[in-house]
Formats: sequence, C-alpha cells, structure tokens
Amino acid sequence: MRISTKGRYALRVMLYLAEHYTLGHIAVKVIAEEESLSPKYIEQIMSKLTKAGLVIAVRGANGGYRLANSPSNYSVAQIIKVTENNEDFSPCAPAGGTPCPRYKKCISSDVWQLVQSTIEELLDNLTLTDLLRMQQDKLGTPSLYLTYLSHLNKK
Amino acid sequence: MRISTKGRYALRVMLYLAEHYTLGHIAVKVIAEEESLSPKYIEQIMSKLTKAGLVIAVRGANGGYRLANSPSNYSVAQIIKVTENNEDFSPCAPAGGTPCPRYKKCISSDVWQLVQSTIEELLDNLTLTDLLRMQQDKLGTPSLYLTYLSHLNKK
DNA sequence: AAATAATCCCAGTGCAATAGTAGGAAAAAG
DNA sequence: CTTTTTCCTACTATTGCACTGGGATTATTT
Ligand code: FES
Ligand code: FES
Repeated sequence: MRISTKGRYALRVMLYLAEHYTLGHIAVKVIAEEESLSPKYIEQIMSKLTKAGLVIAVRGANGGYRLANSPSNYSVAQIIKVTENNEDFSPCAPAGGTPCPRYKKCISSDVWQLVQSTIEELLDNLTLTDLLRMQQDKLGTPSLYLTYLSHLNKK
Repeated sequence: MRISTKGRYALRVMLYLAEHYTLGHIAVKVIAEEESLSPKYIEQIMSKLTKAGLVIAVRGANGGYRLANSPSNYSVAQIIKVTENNEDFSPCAPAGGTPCPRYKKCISSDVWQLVQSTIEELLDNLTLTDLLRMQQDKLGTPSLYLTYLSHLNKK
C-alpha cells in the first residue's frame, strides 16, 4: 500500500464530495478549481472511482459526480485501494506470483507484511465522516481531534 | 516513511550481521553472496549505515563490517530512517519548506501524518533481537511469532 | 616491498512509474 | 443544434530507483 498523488488527490476529492453531499452532483471543473488540481488529471481519477462504484457519474450539461452512498460508508482504505497500484510493499510474497525462495526462513518480509496490515487496519476504520468530524474539531471545539493528536505526538 | 529496496536490503544486511554478531567483521562480498544481492549496491548501503554510526567498518584485507552495538540496540525504524530518503509521505507539511496553503483547514494531510506516526511507532518498538526471536519461532516452536501472526490475520 | 583484499567515493546508466497533457467521441440539457 | 459535461485512449516529460563501473585509499599478507 503505497501513497502517491493519485491516492491523495482521490481522498481530497471524496472529502470534497462528502462535504457537499447534499448538493447533488458536482462537475470536475468545479472540484478541480476549488481544490487547485489539474482537471484532466482528476478526470482520470474519477474514472477509477466511478468504475469501482464509489461515486456516481451524471453525464451531459449540468452533470457531475456524487457519492454513491453516505459519507459514513466510505473508509480511507477503500479509496486508496481503488486508486493506487497495489500489491507492492512486500514484494517477497506477491499476490499471484511465486514467492521469494528464502521466504520460509526469512523474517524481514514479515516485517513489511506487518506494516502493511497495520496501515490497512488503521485506514479501514477511518471513514469520511470521521474526517469531517475531525475537520470540525480542527476549526472549532476540539474533542476527537485532540485525542488523535495526542496519540500522534506520543510517538 | 517510504520503503524501497534500499531500506529492505539494509534490514536484511543488519539482520545478517546480528545473526553473526559474534564472528566479528564480515566483508560485503560474503554478505552479498549469502543474501543474493548485488555487492556494489550493498556497498553504497553500507556507506550510509557506516556514516550514521550503525555499523563499524574495518578497511583493508580481511576487513569488513560489524554492528556498532548489540542487536537489541537497533530498531527497524532506525535502520529505515538512515537508508530511505525520508520527508515524503506527507508532502503538505515538509520538514524545512513552506507548508501547503490549505494546511490550516485541510484534514487529509493529517491522515498521512497519522499513517506515518503509526508506522514509526510500530517500527520503533521492533528491535533486531525481536526479529531474531521471531525467526527462531518461525523455524521451531512458535510463541511470540504466533501472537504476532494472529494480530496480522485479525485485519 | 609488492601483491592482494577490502572499504571508500563519485559518476554514470537503464528502466519503470508517476504525474500529468492532449484530443476527441459520446451523452445529456437547454 | 449548441453547449456542457463525462468518457476513453494515447502520448510525454520528469523523477526516482536500482543498479554498474572505475578507480583511490587503507590495511593485511607474503
Ligand atoms: S523473503 Fe524474500 S528476502 Fe526475505
Ligand atoms: S494540506 Fe495540502 S492538500 Fe491538504
């Protein structure tokens, strides 16, 4: 699970759509403008999100995109998995291919699998509504956000 | 904190040195041979590890490398930080540069920081001796290793 | 002293993935 | 039938990664 701009942009877009969930569909042109991103690049990302069923596209004039479900139904992991070229991170045990010859006795590969599963677990339990709530807290009265920040600084 | 071959190879080498800790210094030629890695590439990695003080180099014939301290003093995080080009992962808040203009009101960047700190916390508490013990368990009687595996499969 | 065996240092190269650009076809609305 | 949007495919430029190579330096061995 590697994070590139594609995944990061996708999250920003999904977050934008979640913020304006009640407005119905929104055009790429608007989203890209508001988020200061390349419209054509966002188009490609929307294509992936659409094919995965995360968003619904409305073609033609006055069309655009909207979330297929309510924001609470989306985890960050879901969004990242759709946009990123997965199956990296622990190359010794590829999904379909033959594993590394020293896989049986080697322990380092287990470290990377552990990292992977840890991130997945974290992002699986982080929904768009969680993020919206954090954003509220960040701007106004902190509650959950402070808890999370303290965890972050604990490191 | 991004993981490329450089970091992965570094861990394998450090693990190898930890396994043969009592033997004194070992030449790159030997390590590369045993681990099936490019000697010249390992040389570069050793240079970083040496400059960071993680290993001690002995030049000249019959020279080589050995750990500067006992295996229990090394965390995986330490090794990775030395070898990988850090300061990626959350490009909106670079260490020395100016942060993203929307950093104050944007929440997505916090997600990536959270991922980063989670991985750091995990790898900070994982020492080379931990890994050696896991390896023992993996080959023989499982104890800690099973605990860790169950956590992994829980996802 | 000379040959040898190792680290050190720095430069260059090939490749693959990322991060976009570009152009136009299809669909829906006015 | 014109405009506005998504859709689809191809192309490109840059970047970073994963090495490769050549030689200088240092120490051992003979
Ligand atoms: S399993 Fe491939 S190097 Fe450890
Ligand atoms: S802070 Fe840069 S995009 Fe969110």
